[in-house]
Amino acid sequence: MAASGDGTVGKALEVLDQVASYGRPVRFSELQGASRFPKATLYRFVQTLTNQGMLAFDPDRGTYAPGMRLVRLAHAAWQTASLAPIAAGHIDRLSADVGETVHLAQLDHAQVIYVDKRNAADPVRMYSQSGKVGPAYCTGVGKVMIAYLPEADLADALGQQSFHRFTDTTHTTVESLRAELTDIRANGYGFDREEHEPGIICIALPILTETNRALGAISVTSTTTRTNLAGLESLVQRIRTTAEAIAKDASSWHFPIPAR
Amino acid sequence: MAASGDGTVGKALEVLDQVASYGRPVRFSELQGASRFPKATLYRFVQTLTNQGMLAFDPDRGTYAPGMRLVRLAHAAWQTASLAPIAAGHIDRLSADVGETVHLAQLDHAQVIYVDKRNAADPVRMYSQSGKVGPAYCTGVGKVMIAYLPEADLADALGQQSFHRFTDTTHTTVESLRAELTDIRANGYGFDREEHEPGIICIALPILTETNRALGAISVTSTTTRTNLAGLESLVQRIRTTAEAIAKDASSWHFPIPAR
DNA sequence: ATCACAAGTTCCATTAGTTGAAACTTAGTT
DNA sequence: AACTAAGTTTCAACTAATGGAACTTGTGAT
Repeated sequence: MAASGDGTVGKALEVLDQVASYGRPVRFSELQGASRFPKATLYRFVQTLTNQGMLAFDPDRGTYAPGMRLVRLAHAAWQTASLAPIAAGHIDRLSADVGETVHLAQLDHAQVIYVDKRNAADPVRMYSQSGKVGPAYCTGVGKVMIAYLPEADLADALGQQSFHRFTDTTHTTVESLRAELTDIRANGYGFDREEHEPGIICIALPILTETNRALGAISVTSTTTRTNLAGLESLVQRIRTTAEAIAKDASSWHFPIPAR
Repeated sequence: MAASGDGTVGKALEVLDQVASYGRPVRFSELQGASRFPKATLYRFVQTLTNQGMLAFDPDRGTYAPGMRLVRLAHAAWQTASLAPIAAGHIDRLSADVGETVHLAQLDHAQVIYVDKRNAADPVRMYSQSGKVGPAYCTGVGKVMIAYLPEADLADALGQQSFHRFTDTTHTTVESLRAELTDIRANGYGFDREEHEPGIICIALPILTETNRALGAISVTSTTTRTNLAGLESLVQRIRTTAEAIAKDASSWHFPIPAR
């Protein structure tokens, strides 16, 4: 895998990911305890990353956290490499029309990244959702995106899924998931059948290029108390309109297609 | 300086910044033309960064753009290293009370990063603002933050300002800026006197720790058609309440670290 | 088709940067 | 003061980065 076959830079980024994974500021000794790198080596990486603004050191508490330079860089990533700016107007309208929560997602390696969101009910705190990651194997957007991967990349992505059983409809094997992916390719859309959280269902459609590569996906999410799968399925045409509009705008834009 | 005195990792991050700076997907040859690195070296950096998901390569167009991994990492930075989650409720209330646009900003090296925003008038497309950078020498938030830097860091930060003259009130010398910083420390707040954009004024207050380090800053922005500096100054007590509340929450955000 | 030129990719001997065990310094505790 | 854990520096051995040059691929003109 990508994991640090990339020399010094790869190793440093591995450390960066490790710090980010805690979700809170961490001490050097905590990192050291969980790291494959020896003390001095890890220390130098942390120093370098801190110098570079990729990590922030809190001298009062002696802790490290992801740095502000990442926020600056991510802003650039957003504007040039994500579908969010292109899709914004389209998902505004979709959310208003269907009166439900709309998600816009893209794939990063084998993970789902939620790139934008519209919540019909209460005003959204955008920054709390943007960049959030989720599993591909048990989310609507995840499944429709990996369904359109070339076989080599798909096999790779499937190998990286954890198949943790969140509910009793969660896929727990590659085989059952593969079977659903075949259905998704046939229909052009997929569901989340309470696979991640009980009571939460969604319908998702891929945003496809002319060559049928999935640039991303959009989903309409609801609850079992408000509707059911058939109810969501009745929205397919409306959602497809949005997905195709985004795809069209994306192709006329000079939009980079994500690797793997 | 931080500029690639940090070995291979620093150089790779320099390339990453370069790609981000274009604000659009770029070809390898464009990068090469503007880079201090020889072709083969630059090529390897771009390869490595792409492998790592820090850059995304578009095979159809042969272009590179910042990658989605940055968005994932930035989300972590946001939650753990930015004031946004702590400040969210406070700036909601401040914006509602004063009926003007409120900014929350932090320093990254010598630059201002806007971390959150509340716009009273029309709903904001958050992602277009979060992570946006601005100059420190001619913004309210920038000046109040650098005013509280230790002398060594301040000298460093001042050296990095471009002092571009945006309007005729823009500071164009270190001396005039230093004079205002002295005032800011005396008053505990500062203004933007149409220094960045004509007609746009603001009042800014630092968010200070017990040891008088600026964690960030908040500002209330308005226009010369709606109010004036005296009008903004009348809000100082209200804004200070918010700044102090954020500072208090930030300090009580105690991370119980000592891992055994 | 063929050629010419630019863009992109690989090679490999040289050189520079990385490595990590160990020694050392600092901060906190008994 | 004595002890312990956390954090920092050192340096010889070694591994990985470097970049000039050669090579391959893509594009467009004749």
